[in-house]
Amino acid sequence: MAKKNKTTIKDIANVLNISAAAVSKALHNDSRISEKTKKAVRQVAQNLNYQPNHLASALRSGKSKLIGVIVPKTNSNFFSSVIHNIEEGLNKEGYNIIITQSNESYKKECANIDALLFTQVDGIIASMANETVDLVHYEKIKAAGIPLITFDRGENDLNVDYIGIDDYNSSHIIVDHLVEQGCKRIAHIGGFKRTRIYNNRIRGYIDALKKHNLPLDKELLIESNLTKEDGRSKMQGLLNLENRPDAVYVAGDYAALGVLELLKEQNISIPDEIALVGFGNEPFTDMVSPKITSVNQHSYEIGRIAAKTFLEFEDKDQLNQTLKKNILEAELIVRASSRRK
Amino acid sequence: MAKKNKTTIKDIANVLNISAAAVSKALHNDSRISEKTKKAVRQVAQNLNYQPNHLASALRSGKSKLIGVIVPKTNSNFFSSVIHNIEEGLNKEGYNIIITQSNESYKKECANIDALLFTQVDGIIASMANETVDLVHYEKIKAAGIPLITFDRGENDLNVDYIGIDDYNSSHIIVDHLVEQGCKRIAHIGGFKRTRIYNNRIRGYIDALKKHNLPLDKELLIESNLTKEDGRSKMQGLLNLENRPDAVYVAGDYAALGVLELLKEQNISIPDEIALVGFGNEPFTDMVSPKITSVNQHSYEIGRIAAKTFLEFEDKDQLNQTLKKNILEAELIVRASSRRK
DNA sequence: TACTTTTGTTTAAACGATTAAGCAAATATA
DNA sequence: TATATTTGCTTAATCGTTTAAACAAAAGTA
Repeated sequence: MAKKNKTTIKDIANVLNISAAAVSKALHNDSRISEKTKKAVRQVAQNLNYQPNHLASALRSGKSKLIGVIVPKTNSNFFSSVIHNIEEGLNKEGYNIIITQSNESYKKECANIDALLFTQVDGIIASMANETVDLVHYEKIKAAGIPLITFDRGENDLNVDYIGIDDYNSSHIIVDHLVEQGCKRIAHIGGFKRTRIYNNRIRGYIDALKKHNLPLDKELLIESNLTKEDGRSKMQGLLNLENRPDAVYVAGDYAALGVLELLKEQNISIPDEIALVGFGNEPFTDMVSPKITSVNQHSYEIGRIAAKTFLEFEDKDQLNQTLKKNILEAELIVRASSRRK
Repeated sequence: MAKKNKTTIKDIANVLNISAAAVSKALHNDSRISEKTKKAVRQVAQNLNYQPNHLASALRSGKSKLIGVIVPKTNSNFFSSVIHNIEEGLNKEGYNIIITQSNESYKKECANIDALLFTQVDGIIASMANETVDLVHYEKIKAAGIPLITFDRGENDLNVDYIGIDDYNSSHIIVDHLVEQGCKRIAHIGGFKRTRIYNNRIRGYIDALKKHNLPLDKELLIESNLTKEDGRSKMQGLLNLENRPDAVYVAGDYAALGVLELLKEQNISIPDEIALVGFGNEPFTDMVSPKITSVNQHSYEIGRIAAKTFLEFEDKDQLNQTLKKNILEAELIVRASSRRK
């Protein structure tokens, strides 16, 4: 079998002895084409199994109807759910999405952006890698004149739309909850300070302690890459303190899992000796024992709003992006790991 | 800021007072273009920040350099890892991939195929949804004249390349292991019989029992959709039997997790009362307690081979797809949930 | 010197669809 | 009846790139 040569509007035109332009218009339901011709064209198109050549129309119109999505990783429930909802919002309007993962690597993120721009995507929706500090590659997107929308992990300096939960306030909700459970020495294993969302969680943690008149103990505030392994080792550090914490708020569920494992191995009772709160509401928080209290990040809403935000840009013919933040209220899912009462 | 008008080869040609064709050839390092001109063109291209218009070259050459990937879901470690390795193999050759997820839905899978064909992908690498039984939508891909490569969940009837592990033999390895641990009544919570891989696992289970002279008890062979919830409920069914099993081999890790939870809730000791084996080696199998014995599906190799298989087709100008199976040996990762000795 | 080959470029067509402009025929209006 | 408008189509240009064919100039060969 030789590689297929597909039917084009020209083929349809030949069959009906009309011009290709007429076929194109008929297929687009142009008012200046007679019903009779339209019907005939549609019939022949179906018979010949005509599939429009997207590259040609994209070239002509300057719109590829493709949206690039960049996430740190797809094998997290949060990101895969956001993607799903972005897709749903955009498919309806005839857009398809190209998913790429940075694997938390700055270099891969640059490569992804290059690849997406090369593919002539009409816009990019991105959440930044942990490694990412400088933004020149993101500036490329703005220079290309297509909309850039960030979510979860963004940067104010980019001056583009951002959708995410209120990380600062999330910390307040968590600390409020732990205080209510009777905790007095609350540790925080946080993410990298330079990443905006983790920085906000840290600030929230500090301010919430203040609010409750709890002293801020520098020993209890720890920076981590939030992997499971690092969660373990940072928790071990906390256990080595003379004055151990009675609660740990971990800024990521994977790290919280490492903490859980270590505490169980050392027969430290959760939540009575040490209460535990994670972040992200990954499915496994509900699978381990005890189940881990965590924060729901509203992946559904984030995906939906990201898609909507992009579509709003497409309606305008001026691209004038500014910093617009769409902050959602996070929801604390209280489970056994922190429920003392 | 108005939407950007990008530099084209024409712009470069104008600057240098040569033809666009010469620019194109210079950029492609054509032997008939002088070194002097090439150098000048490259310089100007850089100065003007020239980015080739992929749509135009794709239209002209008939190759989009885009590969579609269809997976049931991305939030499984197996699929996300396969995708990662497909990407790695194809990026090297200048291809980008479009990831789509079917969410195990037949309808979504059809929509995905339509979208990918519409986008003029040069090939499709797919793993089928659980719901999928008929194959007309996959025949569309073959009709479009582009290569189709299947992995993990394929169908012989499609007569295309397939890459996956040896499911039949995996069951043998698992049953061998359980027998060696002293288990005598081994239950199997399997997937849907109509899905090839699950069917193979069931056949392997039956034949392995025979090999060890163990009777096949119909009550111990159960069909499931392999979600965590269904794992629980099917396990409850097994516990209700007069003559309970002393081992359960579950064809999916999520369902195995449900089983684990239920057994723990009912204070049934694992592995002494009931040994447990899962399938897929999802990260959480190593996170729960006791850790779940599972099967590593070699996502790395599967992705790598899938990419390689596609690239081989691109070298030929005849597309002559036949059923070619690339079967990998699975690896059993023995953990606490089945280690009695 | 006269011819052939090589080199370096240009011209023009093509990929498939879209669309502004043009035009003839049919219909409506005065 | 004469003119204006509407209808239904065609022509031709266009999107940005690639590439076969053409061609002039330079270099090589006899």
